[in-house]
Amino acid sequence: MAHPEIRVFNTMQQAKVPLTPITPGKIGIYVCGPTVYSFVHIGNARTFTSFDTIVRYLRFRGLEVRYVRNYTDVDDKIIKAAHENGEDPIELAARFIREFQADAKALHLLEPDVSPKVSETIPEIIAIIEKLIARGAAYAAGGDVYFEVRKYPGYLKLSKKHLDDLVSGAGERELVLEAKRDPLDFALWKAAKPGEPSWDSPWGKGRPGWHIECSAMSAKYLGEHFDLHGGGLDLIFPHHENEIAQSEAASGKTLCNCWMHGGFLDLEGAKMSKSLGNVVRLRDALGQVDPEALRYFFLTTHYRQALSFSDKQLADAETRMEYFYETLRKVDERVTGKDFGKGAVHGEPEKFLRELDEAMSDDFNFPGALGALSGLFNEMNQLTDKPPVKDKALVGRSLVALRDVAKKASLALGLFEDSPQDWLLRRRDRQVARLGIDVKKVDEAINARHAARAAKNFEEADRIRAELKGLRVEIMDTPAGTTWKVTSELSA
RNA sequence: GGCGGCAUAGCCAAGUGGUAAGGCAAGGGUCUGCAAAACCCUCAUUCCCCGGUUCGAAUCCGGGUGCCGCCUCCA
Repeated sequence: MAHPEIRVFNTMQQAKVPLTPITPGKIGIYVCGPTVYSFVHIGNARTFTSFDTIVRYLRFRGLEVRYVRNYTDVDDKIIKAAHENGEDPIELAARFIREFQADAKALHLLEPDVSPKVSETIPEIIAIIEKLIARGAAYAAGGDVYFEVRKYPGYLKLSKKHLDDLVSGAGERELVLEAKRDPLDFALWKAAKPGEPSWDSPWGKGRPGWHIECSAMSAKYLGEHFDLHGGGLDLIFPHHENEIAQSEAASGKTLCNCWMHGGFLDLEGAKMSKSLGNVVRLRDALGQVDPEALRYFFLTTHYRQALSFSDKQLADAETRMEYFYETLRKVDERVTGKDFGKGAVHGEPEKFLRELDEAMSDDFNFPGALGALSGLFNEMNQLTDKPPVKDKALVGRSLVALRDVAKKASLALGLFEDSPQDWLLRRRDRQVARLGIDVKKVDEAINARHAARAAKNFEEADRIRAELKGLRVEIMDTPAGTTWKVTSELSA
């Protein structure tokens, strides 16, 4: 299958550019991971899901992707949080790394190929800082080391800001630090204070500043020049700007070919952030909604666009996932263990994959890809319920082909990773638990209704149906017997 | 103040010059003893407003209005 060219929006150029791997067939991507001082929130989850999907799609395209996502486990906020509850900072960080991994697993995020930690990259960090000092880009001052912003000509090329605006716009910010030559210079290395984690260095005991760790870790695992670098919008300045300055001043090379930034997840119209306190933890969300429904919800909006967290849209997402899984279940039932022989198939199953591919190749158009899924699943349902052709073998072959396409789409998007049966039952269990439905009573009622129907007592059968409906239980008579589901909470 | 983004149906959301994808909701129909599910049909002469360019604009240009973000820790 001939694929369309992949084009990616590059923040540096503020335009979509063709993705041309530095090494043909391979992609190195670095995504700024969490600072592990507490549980991640659903805004973090959205960004990580976006890049997770991007990595999956690139692999779907046959590219060999090396995916690096770090843990920032040495940081002011970690130290502060640790002091507040009398915990060792490194241990607190390790604890929240484990929590993050549990959340990531629950959300079906891919394990990155490398997940480096700052605490395990100290020698490399020191080496870069030494190099920067040797090159005259940085200077040591009383146990601290600072990057000298005005000596690096490319500073602010990513964020399109201007040095003088930064100074005048600084407001109440404490820009002036005696040791700095310029208020805008930023710390590469901070002299140790009592009670802080610290490491020996040529400048005495201390720890890395924010930013430098990413320069060191990306260079260590992807080299000094790699393909893609991702993170949330808010990292453009200062984090990525400073990363570029450090890395490029040290190596003399372009850090990465393309800078990608994910949009925010808003909560009631306002940006969600830990510092504002208006956060929904990923863990709590996962307790309420199916992980793939959450993922589907994330994918309903383009990754660079703002997304508003909404219960209504989340419920829609789950409804939609139910449709997908119900369809897959039906198709599996029809097709599993059967041989339909070889030959032609109805329609053009690959068309939907091509549509998905076209959408995703154009700067990872998630909603466009979801649109392709609609056609695919509609076709599957048509063939199972209202086949437009009589030839049963032909229908069977077509369903197999469509299911194959769905599997490939699943690989590219990270959806439908469960078995349909499991997913549907798990969803029902979750709803049953939430609503406190008595499953035994439901079964008894269904049996009673069955008896009434057998006796053609439809009045009684309908009464039972209505009674269950009042409990948000919907009865479904199928050729295979009577099953039931919980009705949607919003439409109930 | 500097920089950037967004405004498309009741709701969500693609689409960046060629005559408005998709989803949810809603209404009608097929199927069903009745339902559910599924399928079919309907649902924006119009894309925040005002000008302009063009044979042609939701898409480009100019000017407004509104919302949001970054410039300070933040995905």
